[in-house]
Amino acid sequence: MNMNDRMPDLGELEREVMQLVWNGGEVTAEAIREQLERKPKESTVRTVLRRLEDKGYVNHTVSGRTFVFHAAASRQDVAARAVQGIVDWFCNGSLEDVLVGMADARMLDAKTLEQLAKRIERAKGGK
Amino acid sequence: MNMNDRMPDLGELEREVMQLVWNGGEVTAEAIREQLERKPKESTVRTVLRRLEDKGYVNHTVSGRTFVFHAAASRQDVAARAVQGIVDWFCNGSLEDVLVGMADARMLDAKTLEQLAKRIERAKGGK
DNA sequence: TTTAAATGCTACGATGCGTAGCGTTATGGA
DNA sequence: TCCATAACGCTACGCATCGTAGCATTTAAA
Repeated sequence: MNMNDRMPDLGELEREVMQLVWNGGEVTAEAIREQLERKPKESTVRTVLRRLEDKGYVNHTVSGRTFVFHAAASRQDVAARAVQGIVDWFCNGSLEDVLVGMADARMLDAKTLEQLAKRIERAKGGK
Repeated sequence: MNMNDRMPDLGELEREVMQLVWNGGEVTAEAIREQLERKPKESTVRTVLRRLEDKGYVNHTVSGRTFVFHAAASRQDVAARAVQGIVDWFCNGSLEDVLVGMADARMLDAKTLEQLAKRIERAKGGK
């Protein structure tokens, strides 16, 4: 019933870190730190990672004495849930309404939708 | 570049109020207050409305000495922008990726997409 | 055992949001 | 005309989140 149950409740840095986790597959706090433009202290990165783990976005395994982080959910999955959350909140659960809105705003056209439908059909059939 | 530029940065109560504004078309602070389950003080409602106006979600006109609020953007428009924001941030701008993800998660099926495409085609043709 | 790398814990300041009080203004009735 | 009261403007407080980081603790390796 609360949008925040589904919306990604991530701050700016938290999202940046998630991108790196998704891109890297398996990453250490130090590896992430190196890729961040703002070069935060390592303890900052670890705090963010810990919070992401609390929120269920990442897992970690231990290699030697180093934590290796993995995404707990795929990027698409998180995005899909986020979209669903928006749809629920703003359009009474009608994804169609939202897509129509996006089509109106020229963010999406009928041709793309059709191709997409075919692609999904194929994917389903192939599976 | 920042997700928050497009994501609806609304709190729980703010979103509830927006729903009422969208539903009501033209509403006063008092009318909104009456419809809220938690019955906040009127000044609370006005503060929320003022913040929504600051954020560009609502406008107001003056009728007598009473403010009448209107949605500045349609519900669908806000939802569409929100979805676009998510897509940009999580999937490098590929709405297709997100929709495929939603299809995988059984939130959306190919049939719905096709019907939707036809509907959009018709809407475009009729216009 | 000593040391340095890696983690655990705690905290602080800024910001956002729900909440509301209080002062100000202006409109309608006496 | 004057006052009561409805409606608004402004300010603030408390809590949660997030970026940030320091300091203590642990443990693998020399």
